[in-house]
Amino acid sequence: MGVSRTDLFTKEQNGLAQMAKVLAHPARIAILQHLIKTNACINGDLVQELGLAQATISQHLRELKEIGIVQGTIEGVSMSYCIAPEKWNEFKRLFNELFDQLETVDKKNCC
Amino acid sequence: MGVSRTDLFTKEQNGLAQMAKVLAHPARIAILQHLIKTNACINGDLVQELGLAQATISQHLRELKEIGIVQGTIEGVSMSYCIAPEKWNEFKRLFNELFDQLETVDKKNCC
DNA sequence: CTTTCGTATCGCAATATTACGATATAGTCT
DNA sequence: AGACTATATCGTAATATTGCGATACGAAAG
Repeated sequence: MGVSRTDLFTKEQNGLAQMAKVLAHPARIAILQHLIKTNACINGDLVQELGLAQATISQHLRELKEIGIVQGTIEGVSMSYCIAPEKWNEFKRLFNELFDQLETVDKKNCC
Repeated sequence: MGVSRTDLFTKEQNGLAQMAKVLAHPARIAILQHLIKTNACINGDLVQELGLAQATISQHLRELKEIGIVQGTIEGVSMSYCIAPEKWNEFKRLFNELFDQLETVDKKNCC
């Protein structure tokens, strides 16, 4: 017990939940926003910017990279991380799809 | 050690992360979608619909209610849960705000 | 070749989440 | 009142997440 019953749900539901999970930490939100603002930056910057340890930042970056919303390339000495635009748009599209489900029904006879 | 350092981040970042966390489980996605589809339904329905135990569903509903995206009223014998439209729109707005941050910058000189 | 710098990974401790049986609570029916 | 039904809460086991020091790794500099 304690393990998520992913088998009970649709691929779409599991996928959305997985995406949401990546966004479900303020450090990762902050990392994404910083990447957007400065467009491509190195890990070192982030350690300065956020107050977390280098190991922790690296771990968050790995999670962001694993789901594909962030990509990293070797930039000379250090790493250069940035938003992966296609994946970003996919996130955007899927969340909009979820949030628009209510609009289309648009019932006011709520409790 | 193990506890999220919410103190390091802005109110907005923590808020978004909190919202994402609620969406970060397929059961809760499924519950929201079911609530939208049938507009107001009882807990019992959900136990049939999803394959989870009654206690588990109730727990997920509580989390959804706690953040305010779902509201429940006593409907005769049972409970009637439904989407809280204002909060739903707030979610929608804040996620869009996040996802639109890239668009406005719109740089292609990515790594 | 050794040192240095930037980043990734390991290992662990603290905490959080998930699931569910058991039980409590509250309303309805007979 | 007693039985029944629907939902909430408690307690607990299994697992996942978070944070970080220590350490490994790899590229450039001396």
